[in-house]
Amino acid sequence: MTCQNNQTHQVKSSREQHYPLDTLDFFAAFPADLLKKLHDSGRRVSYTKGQVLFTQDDPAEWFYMIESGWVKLFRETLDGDEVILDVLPAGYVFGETTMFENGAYPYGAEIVEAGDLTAYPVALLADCVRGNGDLALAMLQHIATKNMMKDREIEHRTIMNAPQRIGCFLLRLCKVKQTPPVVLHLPYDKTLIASRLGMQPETFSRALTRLQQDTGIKIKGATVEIDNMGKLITYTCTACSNVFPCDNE
Amino acid sequence: MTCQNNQTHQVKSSREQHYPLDTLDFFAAFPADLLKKLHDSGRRVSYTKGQVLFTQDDPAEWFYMIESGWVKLFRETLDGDEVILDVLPAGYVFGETTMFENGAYPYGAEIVEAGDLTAYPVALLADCVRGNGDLALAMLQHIATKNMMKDREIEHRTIMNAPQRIGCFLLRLCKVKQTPPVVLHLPYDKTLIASRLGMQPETFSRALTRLQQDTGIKIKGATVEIDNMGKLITYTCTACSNVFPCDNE
DNA sequence: CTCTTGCCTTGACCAAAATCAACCCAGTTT
DNA sequence: AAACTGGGTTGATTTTGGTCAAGGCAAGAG
Repeated sequence: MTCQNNQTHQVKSSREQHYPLDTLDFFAAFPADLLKKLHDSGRRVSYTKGQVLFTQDDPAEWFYMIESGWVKLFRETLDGDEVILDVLPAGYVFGETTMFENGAYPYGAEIVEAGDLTAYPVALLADCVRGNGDLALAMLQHIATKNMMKDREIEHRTIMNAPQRIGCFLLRLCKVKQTPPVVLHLPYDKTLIASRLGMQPETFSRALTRLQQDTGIKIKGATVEIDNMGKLITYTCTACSNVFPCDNE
Repeated sequence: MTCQNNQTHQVKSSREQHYPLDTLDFFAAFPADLLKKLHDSGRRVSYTKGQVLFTQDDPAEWFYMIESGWVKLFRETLDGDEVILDVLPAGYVFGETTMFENGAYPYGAEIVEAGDLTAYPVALLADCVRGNGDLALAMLQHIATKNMMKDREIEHRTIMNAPQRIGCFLLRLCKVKQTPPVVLHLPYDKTLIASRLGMQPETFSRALTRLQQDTGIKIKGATVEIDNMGKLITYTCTACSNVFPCDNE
């Protein structure tokens, strides 16, 4: 939901790819000198599972690029429940819009699969965006895209039931043009997927069983085999205003 | 969730307020000549309840300013269910970010309480934003704020139960500094509020009864009386990562 | 190789919300 | 005044998901 990468696409600019940030459409709009400056100010650090980078409302000094591993963005209610807003893989950035968010993180961030992150100063990015109209426009495009994703997320959490939300999650793991049978494996713990989809682990487990019965997909451990994409799509996307492939990735 | 107005605040700029758009922080950043041009291109039209302005994925030629009445933004799933993203009062705009959303509306819009809207061409706004860095920055601020609202909306729809969502809705109707007893009345039909909060009308009705029992608020028709704000706040905001007043308005 | 641990599943039960149906009630219409 | 209408409530029931408790299973530790 946050920052779209394009690892599978060509970098838009004609410039050769030199920096990790280059893999992002947004940073492809950067002139070479600014990108170098930004890159040089980055600090790459390895993290282990469970480490908390920051919590909601912390003053936002850094934004992060995920080099490897997985990061969850979450909120915690006063009575201790957690809501996961998104779980991000390598190639995504987060915290990059905090200069427009009162300088504080609107969510907490925690490493859910060990990996490396590079931290860049928000202030530097803010200077770049404020000083360069093209960058501001690129960022507008970037945030507007995130916005549409969030609209979709609101829709999902409002009308899709548990099996459908799982089906939608699986479909978004599929590359757009794959011929059946599609085999994929779950990218992180089922408990985490459950929370990402706004349900309890037990509900996830049962809903997954239900999804197998109803759509003929096969699940063994973390491996999923989809023989009949159409059946899965019909089952899940009828409860959504968009239909697969819903231009996610 | 969409466009924050500041009818209750002073317009930020030193310029006298001449145009409806002036009431918005975002448009306060406009230089006088551009604002006049935009204003001159607007078309004000009266609408009756139930009129549909556009539906999701329609090409977006206009954005709208609500002069009076109420407008709902919604999506419709393939099997005919409706999800309301937001219901907006006078002073708000919508469709103003479509130049960054593939030129199409990411939601439908329907008049839910009769009133006047002024339509302005998206292309003109797009030109302004592309040609003026300050406007781009103002729009970034504007979109980022909408983004945070959507994060909150996701949180609400994920962990709050029905009475709490209603409590939250009521609290957001309260001006920040009101001394009890606070009396307010529901701004539009209960059925619509129910849908806005992602629940059925029957559930809304029962949850409202429940909310009265649990927090001591009194409801007669569309009139709500809150004697004990603290009790209502405790009841609803414990299921949220923010606490009233959660800097909404 | 056994023990522990974390993750996942399953069962029994409960709570919340949706559904279906009937009815109420105030404001219009006829 | 009687009938109609739309919005709202209420009751009965079903469905869905949450909760609590127990157990399974595989990977890693000792």
